[in-house]
Amino acid sequence: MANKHVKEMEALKEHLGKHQLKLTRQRELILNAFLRQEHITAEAMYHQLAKADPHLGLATIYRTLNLFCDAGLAQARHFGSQTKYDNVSHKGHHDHLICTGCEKIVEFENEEIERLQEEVATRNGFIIKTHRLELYGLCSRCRH
Amino acid sequence: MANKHVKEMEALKEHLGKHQLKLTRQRELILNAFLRQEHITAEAMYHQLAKADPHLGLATIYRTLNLFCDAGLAQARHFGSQTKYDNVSHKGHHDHLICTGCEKIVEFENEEIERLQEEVATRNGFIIKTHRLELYGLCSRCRH
DNA sequence: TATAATTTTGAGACAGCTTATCAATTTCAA
DNA sequence: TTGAAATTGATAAGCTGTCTCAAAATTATA
Repeated sequence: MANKHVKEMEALKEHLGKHQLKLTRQRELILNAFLRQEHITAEAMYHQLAKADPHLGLATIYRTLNLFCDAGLAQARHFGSQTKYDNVSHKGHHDHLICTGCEKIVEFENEEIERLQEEVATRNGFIIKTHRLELYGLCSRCRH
Repeated sequence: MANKHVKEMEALKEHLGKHQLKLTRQRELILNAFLRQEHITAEAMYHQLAKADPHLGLATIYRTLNLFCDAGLAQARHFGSQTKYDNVSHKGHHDHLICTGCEKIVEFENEEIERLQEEVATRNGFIIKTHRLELYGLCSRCRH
């Protein structure tokens, strides 16, 4: 259980080493908690970790999640007014299907859509760096 | 000039009528200003309208733009921490190409992408209500 | 291992954007 | 014209996220 996220831990250590940053108890704690989720907000993580460490500050959570983004382990996504951090350490790019009924989020990837996006960009003289595609609707359960 | 947005005005009036809302001088003023733009923030509109009516409050702008969204005349889009309101009264759905260099926004629509989105949704048991697709990159000018 | 330089943390202040509050004003149906 | 109901303007408050800074933790060095 404690050794489950070795690879990501190594990736984090590598990033820390390259940037004169330090490995702290909090960063380890937050990394392990983060890797157990798919999409989570800083606030949610704050409450979740309150049991493990009641003095862990919200600012530290934000700082650390942003650090994970820099290290390529996480990716921030803005859903409405909230920012959710995705675990992208072990998977490639993906887009989202979001149920407006139960808030469920389904990930997907579609090569063909990606290709068409490139085509549109090229036609307009753009070079894409990133993109975001979110489909909002009702999942099969919420439809009834 | 004053009569240019008759159709949208009618649409607004219809919405107001259906919901026991009233047509005010401010709503007319804001509608006319709004229809002259493609994408605008409440703050920008506030400054823009300060000349026409120095006492027009920012809260009224927000309230009114949200009203336009309810009426189907506008659509709110979150770009980073800002919310931009799009004029969607006279055009169909469209997506965005956004230059991260100069903030330029280019609209586009692509039937094929839309179709593939439906396909993905169906495969996952979803029924799409709305979606958002934003491509971030550099435009031809900013690339040099 | 002890030391010192450097980074990190926690707590709360602060900032940016948006909504809520509420008395005064305006609209509109009768 | 009148009066109930909605709207406005000003500002307080809320929310999310970042900044500040003294105290604590980490890491390189001796």
